[in-house]
Amino acid sequence: VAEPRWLDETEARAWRGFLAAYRELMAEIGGRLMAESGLSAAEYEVLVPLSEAPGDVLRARDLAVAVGWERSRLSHQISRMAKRDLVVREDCEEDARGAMVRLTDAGRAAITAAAPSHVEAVRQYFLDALTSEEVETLGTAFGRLRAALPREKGEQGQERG
Amino acid sequence: VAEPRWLDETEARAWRGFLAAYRELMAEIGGRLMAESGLSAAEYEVLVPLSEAPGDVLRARDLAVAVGWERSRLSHQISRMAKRDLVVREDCEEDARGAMVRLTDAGRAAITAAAPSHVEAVRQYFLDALTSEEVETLGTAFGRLRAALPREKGEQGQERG
DNA sequence: GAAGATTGATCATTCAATCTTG
DNA sequence: CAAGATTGAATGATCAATCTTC
Repeated sequence: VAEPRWLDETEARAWRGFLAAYRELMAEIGGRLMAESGLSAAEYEVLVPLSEAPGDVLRARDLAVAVGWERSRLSHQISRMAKRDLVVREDCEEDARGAMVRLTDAGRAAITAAAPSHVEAVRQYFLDALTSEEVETLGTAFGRLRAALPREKGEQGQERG
Repeated sequence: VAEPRWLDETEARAWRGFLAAYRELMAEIGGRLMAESGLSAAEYEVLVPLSEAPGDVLRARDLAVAVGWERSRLSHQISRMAKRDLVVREDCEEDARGAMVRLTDAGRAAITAAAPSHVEAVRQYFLDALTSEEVETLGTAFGRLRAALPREKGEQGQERG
């Protein structure tokens, strides 16, 4: 192979800064979430799409897509959250293979209690540190970047090298 | 408490895009790294600062800072990597409490073999998806954001609420 | 046979001690 | 007693079956 093109200073700053910013933000915001609401970041992530879903119910398959996880991880997570009474599993009417995940009253209460201070933390550590131009740019850039990523399933159009 | 200021569409797009971009990028780039080099993302992260250190050695404490991990996590990781012969532990001359972590020849070979295609993947999925203005902006914005985060240790200047 | 989902084993990370030295 | 580091237990995530239904 030919000598690779290493990252220059600006490129390295963007890439390493992105990785470090994620790590440090999650530590700060996730720690705050746990301290103030008793919810882990994973629990919060699951509760959000459920609380936004019509009827407070989603199919496990769709919930997995919403949070961007694999089926297996979601299943384990749901089991733990069901034990904590945040969600319940139900049968799926339309498709007997499927499983529905429903927000409980306790789950609704938990996300309702957690959301304000969590949003506040996202403002304080993420949005308030950025200019409005930067917020705009991040949305645009990450949207384009994600659209360019190869789809993980059922795609044959990916060339190597 | 007063009604919180929820995120508007642009703000939510930036925040959720940031989270999703990290998740999807790590899945793609990390999976590629493992497939092509047999190294996990964590192993790669540890090997980089070691390979850049003078003499291929770092104190565990400094290595922990370099990768942004807690001591405990690094210690477990080093144990696993020592078992794979990528690094070795050594005594610290200056301070008998300390431990040194040294890159082995096999570790040097592993990072040397892995780096080119990894950098290529970072280019393909991250840098090439962004304009040069966006790369510049990301570096600046994340740098400022990280500087504004509360330091985790030995700081008393943090107010609550 | 493929999609949806779950389970158990393995591996990784976190958390609370513990130990040694400064 | 604080700093540096390690350990073991508990929690969380990944991977390879497995099971059921389409």
